[in-house]
Amino acid sequence: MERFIDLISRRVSRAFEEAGYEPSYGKVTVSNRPDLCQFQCNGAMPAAKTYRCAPIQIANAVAEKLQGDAMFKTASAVAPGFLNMDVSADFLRAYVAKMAVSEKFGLEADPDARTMVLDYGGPNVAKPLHVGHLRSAIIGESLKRIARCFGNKVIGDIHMGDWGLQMGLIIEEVRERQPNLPYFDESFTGEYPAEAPFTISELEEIYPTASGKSKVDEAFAERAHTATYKLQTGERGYRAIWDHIMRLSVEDLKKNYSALNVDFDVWLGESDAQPYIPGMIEDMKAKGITTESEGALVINVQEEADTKEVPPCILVKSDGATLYATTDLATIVQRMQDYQPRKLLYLTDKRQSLHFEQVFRAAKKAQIVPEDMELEHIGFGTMNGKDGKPFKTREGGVMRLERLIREITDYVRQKITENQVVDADQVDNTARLIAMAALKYGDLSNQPTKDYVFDLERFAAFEGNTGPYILYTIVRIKSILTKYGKTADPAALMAPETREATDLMLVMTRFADFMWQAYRDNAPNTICQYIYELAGAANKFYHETRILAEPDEAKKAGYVALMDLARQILEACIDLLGFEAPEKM
RNA sequence: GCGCCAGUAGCUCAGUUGGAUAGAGCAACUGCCUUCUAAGCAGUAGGUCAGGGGUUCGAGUCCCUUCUGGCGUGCCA
Repeated sequence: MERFIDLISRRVSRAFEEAGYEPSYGKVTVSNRPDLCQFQCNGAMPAAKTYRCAPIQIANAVAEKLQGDAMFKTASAVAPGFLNMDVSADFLRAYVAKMAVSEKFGLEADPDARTMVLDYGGPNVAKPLHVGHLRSAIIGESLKRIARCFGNKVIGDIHMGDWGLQMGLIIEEVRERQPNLPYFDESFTGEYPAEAPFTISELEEIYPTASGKSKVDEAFAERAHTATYKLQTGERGYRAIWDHIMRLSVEDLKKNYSALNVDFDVWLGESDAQPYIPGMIEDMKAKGITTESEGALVINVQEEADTKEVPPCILVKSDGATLYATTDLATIVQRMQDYQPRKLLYLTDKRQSLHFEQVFRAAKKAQIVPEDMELEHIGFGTMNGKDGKPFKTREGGVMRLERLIREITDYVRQKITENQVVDADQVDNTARLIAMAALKYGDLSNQPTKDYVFDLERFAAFEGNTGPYILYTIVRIKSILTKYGKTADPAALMAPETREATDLMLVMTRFADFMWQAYRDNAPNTICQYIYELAGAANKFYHETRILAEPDEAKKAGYVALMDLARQILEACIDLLGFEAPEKM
């Protein structure tokens, strides 16, 4: 359905035309002076330049053409040339009532919707998830849901780090601890055990130990490199260990991401791209775009227009090994082959932006993707502690994700236990839902590209611009609906009679504007901004209106319908952000 | 050195793409519960939008410049 602001703009543009001016000056925006009017058009001012006359003269002429139109309650020209408008209550009611019965509240799909691969998550296997993985998961999940909401076919790929030197390190460390395992016996030809020789928690300890050892023990590091090489060239026993690591890690990762309500469509990793590498490099060589430089095989991606020096994209290191650019390019080959996407979207730390710039250029140069392929890297900022430095535990270590979630959940559980509103058997589930809202809203309400300060007490605070505040608004409305006893009927919506009802409806009409902005700019924070406004308007209405005590049944039904629509929009929005509301809190 | 990003209230952040008086939340202070969840609502106070110059009817927003901070800058990911 056509957006509310566009309906008004179209009408005002026509008025410009009727008054003898270019209709393009008729663009209307939400007023930035709500004390004066609901909507404004500034077009008379630039028009005055073109037509060489006073802006107020144009504004007056246009306002004249709008008099008596059922769309407006008032439309007046104000010095120096603003056109101020309030819409009529009936027009507003009609629009909101239509939203209430339309799918997605009348939000239209992107006419250019397409298949895209969204690369997010990016955990390393055999390493616990930590706070650094949080943003990619949370933002990525939200972007995926937003893009789907606009009709895109989105394939979310976790793209695990499962192929680097880390695997060789683990294998060597396991060998040192249990040298007699059959995996290390080259003469062994039988079946390897089905059970892994380690648990996931042992694995999480093995890697850092091995990593630390490799820095002080050169011989060990050398053996790890060899093990990595052997794994990558198909050594049977090492491959079996790798399978164990993968099985345990993926199981553990699924549990953790599931707790975050983050869901990937495909669980591929760097290892899955390896088969594509030899052919890809041969093809690049055949195309003549590779060069030897300082012993490495590279693609020069410098362009004439560059104001900076862009280093070449390294495909094969001087020691013969491939590296992350190679894997990322091979992954593109795989994705093009398997999904034929028209867009590839990567969500990683912003410090990798140069890397992706190189990879994207190389991919186009090598014709792995067509020239018009959309390749986009969204680099997000760092999550910092209150001291403004990257978030650490109190002891100075890296904060594990599980622990972070547990701390927030415990904090929330304690508060709801004190409040005693929630039934005892619902406390755990409610605490989990509120904790998720606190965590995700706290993250998503910031612009993705910026660093932000993580402050548990602020995010989980039950007041202010927080996830719990949004949930509380929804819960209050649910409570009214339950007490009302009947289903809310959108047909009962009335023309607003009060300032609070009018404002609430006006916020509702802006739903599509914010959604489009969030979609276009990859900015879930826009949705946060919207629901904060919507929740505020709903709470004001709630506060000023005696809903269930209203003696006039028609009015009561109208109030309930309005509240219910607010609830529906809020719940649709938080679903796009990746969390949900409890029944009570 | 070069490049990218940022600098807005004591703190954490918005600012609808150049419009009227720069907005929220927290912290501080003041009101509002015998009435639908006070995790709420209303209000007070708090600003040289880092500094300077420019573009124009009009700049937090665009251009130039200085300062400060973060990050990146070929064989880690």
